[in-house]
Amino acid sequence: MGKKDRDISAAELEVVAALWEGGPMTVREVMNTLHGQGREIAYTTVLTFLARLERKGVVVSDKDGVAYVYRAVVSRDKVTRTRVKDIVEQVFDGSPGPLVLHLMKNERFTSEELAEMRALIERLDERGPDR
Amino acid sequence: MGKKDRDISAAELEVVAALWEGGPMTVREVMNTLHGQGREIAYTTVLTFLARLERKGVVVSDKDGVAYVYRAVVSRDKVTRTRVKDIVEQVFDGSPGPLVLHLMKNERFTSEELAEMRALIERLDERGPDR
DNA sequence: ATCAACCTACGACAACGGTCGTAGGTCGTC
DNA sequence: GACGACCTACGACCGTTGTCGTAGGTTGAT
Repeated sequence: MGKKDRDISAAELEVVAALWEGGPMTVREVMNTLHGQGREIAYTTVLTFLARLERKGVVVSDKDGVAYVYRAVVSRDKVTRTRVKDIVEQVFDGSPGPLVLHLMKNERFTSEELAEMRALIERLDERGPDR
Repeated sequence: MGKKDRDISAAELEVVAALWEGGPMTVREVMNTLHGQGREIAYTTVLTFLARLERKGVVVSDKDGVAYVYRAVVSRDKVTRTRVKDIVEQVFDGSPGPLVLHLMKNERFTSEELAEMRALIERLDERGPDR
């Protein structure tokens, strides 16, 4: 294994995200979830994505009566980490510091988020920059 | 205009990054730059990417004697912002706060970076969370 | 029995992405 | 004036992505 979850495409990600959110679901349920999010997509398209995701080892399916129920087996957090790592590689030359600074300079945060950031910085500071 | 720079592919990004780094260059110079980074790539492949980037409006070329010199016309910062925005949409549901927290929890930073973060948080705090 | 409503399987297809090869010019040097 | 070293133009190829359509099986209700 290694870069198995890296090649989840954008559209496939929407599908597996529905499973992360709503738990194991049939094709139709996934489709309805996406429709509820304003995402127009045909039944068979969802089916195709789920099949491809299964081939990639991202989801598994169990037959329940007539239909298959799909379940994510790769965690959202794992995929998130891979995605973030990729972008850090691509546009920040591999070091995450500049990305954090970039975000702080360009984005807005709630005071709760700011408080948490401050707390995290304190802890990181105590522990020291390395290791 | 709008999402013009969004569709720079990963491999194309390497090429335009060479131009951001080293300034205007010929195809051969770009190729040599990439080779210097350990990136094996054929001359014509670089040529293809530059042609595609030009079609996308990311670079322009001027004939200088025998060869064309390519120059980036979309700034690194612009592309960076778009990329970051995309990933925030895709895996953090559109809000940048969780991404910052994610990075702080999962990554290491130099003390310079930490200092700058602290300074930025102070300023954001004073200004308040909203615009 | 038959009909509508489901379900899966399979395949199609166009656009994009990554990668070159080849053909055909130009130009400095022997 | 032929050769090697460049340069561009053009097109090819194969895998992936996004998007379905159609064919064919099950099943509950009429």
